[in-house]
Amino acid sequence: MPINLTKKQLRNTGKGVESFSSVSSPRTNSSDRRRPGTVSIRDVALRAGVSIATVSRTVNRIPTVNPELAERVWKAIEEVGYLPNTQARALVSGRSHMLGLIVSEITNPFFPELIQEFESLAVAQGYEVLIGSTNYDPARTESLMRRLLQRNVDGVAVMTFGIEEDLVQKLVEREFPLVFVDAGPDLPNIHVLKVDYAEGIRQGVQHLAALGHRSIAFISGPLSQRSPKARREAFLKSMAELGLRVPPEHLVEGNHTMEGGIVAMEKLIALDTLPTAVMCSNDMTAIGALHALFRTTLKVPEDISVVGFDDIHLAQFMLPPLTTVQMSCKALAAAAVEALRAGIEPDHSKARRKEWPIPTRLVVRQSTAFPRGSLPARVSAAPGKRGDAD
Amino acid sequence: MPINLTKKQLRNTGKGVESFSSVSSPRTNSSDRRRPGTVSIRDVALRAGVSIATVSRTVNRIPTVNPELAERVWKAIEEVGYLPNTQARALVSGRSHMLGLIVSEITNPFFPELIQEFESLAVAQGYEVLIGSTNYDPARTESLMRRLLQRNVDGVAVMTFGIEEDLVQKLVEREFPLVFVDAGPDLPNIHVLKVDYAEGIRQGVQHLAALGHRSIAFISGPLSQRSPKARREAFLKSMAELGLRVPPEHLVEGNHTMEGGIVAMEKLIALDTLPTAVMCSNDMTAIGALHALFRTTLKVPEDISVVGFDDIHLAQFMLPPLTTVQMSCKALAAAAVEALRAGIEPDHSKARRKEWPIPTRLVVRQSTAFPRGSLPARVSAAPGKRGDAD
DNA sequence: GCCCAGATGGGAAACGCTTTCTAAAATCCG
DNA sequence: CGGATTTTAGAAAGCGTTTCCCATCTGGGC
Repeated sequence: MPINLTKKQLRNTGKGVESFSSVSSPRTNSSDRRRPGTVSIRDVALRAGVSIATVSRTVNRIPTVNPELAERVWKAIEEVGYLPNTQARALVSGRSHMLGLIVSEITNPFFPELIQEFESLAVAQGYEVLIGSTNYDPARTESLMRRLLQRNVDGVAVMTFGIEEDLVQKLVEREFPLVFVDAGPDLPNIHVLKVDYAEGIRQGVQHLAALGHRSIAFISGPLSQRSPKARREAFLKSMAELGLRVPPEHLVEGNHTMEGGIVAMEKLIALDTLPTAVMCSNDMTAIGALHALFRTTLKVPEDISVVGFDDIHLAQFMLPPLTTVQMSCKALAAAAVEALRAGIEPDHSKARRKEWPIPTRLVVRQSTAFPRGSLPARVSAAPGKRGDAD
Repeated sequence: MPINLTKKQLRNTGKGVESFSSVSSPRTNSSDRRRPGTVSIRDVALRAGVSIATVSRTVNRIPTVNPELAERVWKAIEEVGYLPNTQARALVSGRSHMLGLIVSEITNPFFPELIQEFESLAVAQGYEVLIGSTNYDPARTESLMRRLLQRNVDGVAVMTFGIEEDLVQKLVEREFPLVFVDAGPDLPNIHVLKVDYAEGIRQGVQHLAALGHRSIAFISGPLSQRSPKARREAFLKSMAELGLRVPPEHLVEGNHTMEGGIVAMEKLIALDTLPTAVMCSNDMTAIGALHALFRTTLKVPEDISVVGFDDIHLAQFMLPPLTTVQMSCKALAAAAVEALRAGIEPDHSKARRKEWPIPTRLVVRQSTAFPRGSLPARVSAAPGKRGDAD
């Protein structure tokens, strides 16, 4: 064992390690087929004249190392430019410190905002994030999930809908930490972010009603998915609470994209009884609706009010600035990261919580106003040409 | 060493393993602190009654395995639900099959489009992507780079600007595959995507000039960065070619965000000599400019023409649809992935190329038109109140 | 002076895989 | 039919860490 000997010798030189300071290149180490320039814990150990165990302990700040020794090790680390290899760490510790984040559509501006929040929180906790966009394709979701598992992520936040049940089943058996939005099986280590659609949407409906609107349409998202359905339900419930009728032609299905919003709005415009206000299942839809309206002679908000959902950054820059229901992506991201940590780190404080409420609230901007022909205080009873549909 | 013995025994059971086939749960294996439900190559080997080496060879499709045996192994893999552990693979092979992608701002819609392209190409080649957004902060860039290195990514595409030179230097020593946009050191394994700003921007300027514009302003990006500077240079050059003067007050600096575009446009609006057309360094800036104009009585394109750069998806949905210079993010992503592969996979075909041209071209939509008071065929000499400033 | 704790650091196993080396079986050839 | 050659599969050596266990050293109490 010549290496061993060398090490012993090195150690016995004690403090005389400085004599090696002139050795500038760390690549003069043992191994063969390693990528050149890679520095391993062994190089540090050699340089500092200690064992790799000590280096490891120093790096992980385990208190049983002599401070003096530790300092020598840190110096050596600095000198050789050592970066611990995360893969090896993951292999031995069983934890990769990577989280998966699955979103439905990265090109929908809501998600980059969410991703950014999620990522910065995760990084602050020492996690890396693997991002996947499913584009609403269940097959993609599944292959994505498989890839994430193979990469040994410590947990996955599924910020989308329509995941295969049996895949979940498999993961559940492993007690694999998962986070869903809106709904998920009630099983150990499955956390659910419960978005309070009802509250925000009720605020929206009541805001419109208070302005004098009675005929309010709703452009939904793809109804094959849970969250869009939940949003529509919330709308219908709020309308019913106020005793407002929603004729079926005022419920049109979009697809949460701008194009979908345009098409849906055009359908509404073509109706005989144009609603005086439109609520949309998300902001992109609302933006599409604004565009469709802009191409006609109808003015927003004078002729028709529009309300969005999400409160993406873009919303406030619309013309007019969009009144919308805010679903804080900060809150969403924070809850997701916390929930995953709870599942991953055994002694994490909030480990027992299973459901995480996400509040929503209306943000009033300038895309909503009194319907034409009615004023707020003095309710002029005369219905305009597209007045009260009740 | 009782543990050691146990292991040896397990291994020595050798071929007599078929007797274990009835053991249905894969979690009855040796290890202690492994996450429950994790299946390793050893479980497959036990199940199939072969050595782990054979399983490995089967999985990697190495042709020296007896087809009959291979089939048995595949069956066992299926039965126990084996997924190779990527970390372990990476550790031994030295290649992680992960790529880093650094963008400047994930909330700028151009980048999600780019990310999506990049990711799908990378995945098709068997790579995972780690995404990082720098938000124009060099410190963030550096820590991001460090994180990526620690994760052992096989290469990084830096689709942003302002990376620390000395960090690059360190990587270059390792012959670490890197891709930059516009400019980068001419060193082995550093690839550069050369965007042909000149062509697209010239087309834009000539389009405006052909319509009769003589007074064209330019809203740039942050001039501390290379790419925005390059775009501005290209604009100035194209103007000079046509003999058109650009007064300094017609060159205003934005920051590649919508807010920046609004502020910049407001500066232009406040001028005595309003330009008849504005070119913008990117689409978000142009969108901001449109918004600023919309708040005034000025009409686009009747009173002022606006041209963007990037051709993000949103551009065609603007009101009016935005005339813009297209920089194909498909081309950008494809070149980046190819370049990285060239640096990573020794026998990759295009390994020798160092610079990758990215074409740009004008896409004419409806935000550009004749300047007020001038018509294309019959040039009415009478200048309007904000006519030709030349 | 001796024995026993209590620190503290090193040796070595283990994580799951790839790959080389080696040995056994199968094939060929004279 | 025996020896040489070719398949083919297993054993084992890592990859870069962490961590358990044990050895050494120090100091204190008798």
